[in-house]
Amino acid sequence: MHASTTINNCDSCDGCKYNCCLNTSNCGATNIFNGLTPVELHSIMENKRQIKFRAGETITKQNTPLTHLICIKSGMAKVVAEGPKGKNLIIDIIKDNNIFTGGGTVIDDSHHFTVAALTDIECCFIETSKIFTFLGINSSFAIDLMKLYNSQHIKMHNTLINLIHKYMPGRVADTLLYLKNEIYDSNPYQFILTKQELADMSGMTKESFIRNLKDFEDSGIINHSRNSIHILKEEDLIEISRNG
Amino acid sequence: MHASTTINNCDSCDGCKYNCCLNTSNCGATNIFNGLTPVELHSIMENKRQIKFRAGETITKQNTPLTHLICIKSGMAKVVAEGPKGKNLIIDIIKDNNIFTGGGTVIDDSHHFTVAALTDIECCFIETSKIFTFLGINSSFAIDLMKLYNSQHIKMHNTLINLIHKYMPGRVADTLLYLKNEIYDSNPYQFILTKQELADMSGMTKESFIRNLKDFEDSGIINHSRNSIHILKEEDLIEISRNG
DNA sequence: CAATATCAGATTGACATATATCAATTACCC
DNA sequence: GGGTAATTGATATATGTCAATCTGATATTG
Repeated sequence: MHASTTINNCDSCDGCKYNCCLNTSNCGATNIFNGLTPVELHSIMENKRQIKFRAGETITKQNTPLTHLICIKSGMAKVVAEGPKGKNLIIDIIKDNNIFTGGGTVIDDSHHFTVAALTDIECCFIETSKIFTFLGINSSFAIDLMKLYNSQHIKMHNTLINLIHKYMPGRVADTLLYLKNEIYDSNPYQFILTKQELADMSGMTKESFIRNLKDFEDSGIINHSRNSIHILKEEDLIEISRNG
Repeated sequence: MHASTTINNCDSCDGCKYNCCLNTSNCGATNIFNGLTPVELHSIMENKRQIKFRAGETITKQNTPLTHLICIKSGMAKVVAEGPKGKNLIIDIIKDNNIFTGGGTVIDDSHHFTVAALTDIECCFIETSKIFTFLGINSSFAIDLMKLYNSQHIKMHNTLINLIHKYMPGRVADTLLYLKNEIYDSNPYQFILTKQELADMSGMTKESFIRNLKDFEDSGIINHSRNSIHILKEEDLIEISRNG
């Protein structure tokens, strides 16, 4: 069903089978699997699939049926809203130990984005139908899932609102700060994304993104090279982000 | 606490007390109160407040604490994301029999938008703390609430993505079709919104909105006057919306 | 009751700015 | 050394801004 390179149901070992999903979290929300009883957990996990993708592969494609929830065990992926005429908007980067749900899981069973691997990825596919079974039985599980949806909603919503309300410098500043704070957690940081992808995160063309980077460099706010960014005046960048 | 004109706890009559909220729905999701037992329903509704607002009044203000869920009994309101520098983006219009929740209710207890009355409005304020009480007890209620969140999320998400991906003519087409199909359900339709508000729904200035309207009029796609729109070639408008 | 004043919103035009597009180079990695 | 991504410059397009005028609703006056 999905472009997969390896299917590896490590059935021999319960630890291996559950651990990766039990370690996942997202946006500060509790791990949704914590509220499950051992029996429920086993039922949900027993036929999950552990799948490897190579960098560049599509993990889920926009508008296809949403049948599985995805836990990322290792690697990094981009969440893309594909527009008409080939415009791509990257609305999120997901990493190790993130859970990804479409957002409309309960309602329309349809992927609203394409998720594509940026690095080689190991992840688990868990059937949403299994999950629904326990929503009606275990309400603390239902609440945790609701919290996960809520936090993903808020995060994405803020991203989109920022993209709409801000001019290019503000959007570039947001992208640079997001990478530093949320993804790489260091300064300077090396990134694996292309400038085209950074531009897609900022809702502009790569040429415009590069020109804005250059302006920041000329103002002494950052240093940058092909694949690294050094934020020199973070306060200034935050101010630019704030002013939009 | 909120700018209210009248507080009217019609305590004498249970029908009056519950009916308006029991009739609410949203985006096709089930009414969340249907899954409650009579006792639970009574507990949630017994100290709800029925409040009237006049056209123009602010019902909830962005960034204030989110403590209540709002059911609209009669009237129409706009949901606005306020940006820096006075830019306003109207992301939704809510009407009679709609439930409005912030979206981040479970997580950060904070209003992410301003809601303002477009007409005189009668609505109910229901404490979210009351609602949470029953999430852990009644899982069918929890599922219904999750569905409501999901459908609101998807709707808003599609709106924002459209705003980002499309050029002005596509956005204007979306607004005209949305008003016809979702709000007024007639063609031609009379609207109470100003051109500024229509522009705020389309993510552009009023001047740009008017110029686009005129282009549509010149192409014979619509007729319009001060406060009415007649869509003459709906297929063309849909095509413009689709092409972005 | 008609004539007029008033005011907010609607419209138009000229212009400024933000952003995209296209066509070269140039730099870097295998 | 060949290919992909990065960069730069020149230009086109999309959209916003500002100022002026127009329109229609309501209020005011005689």
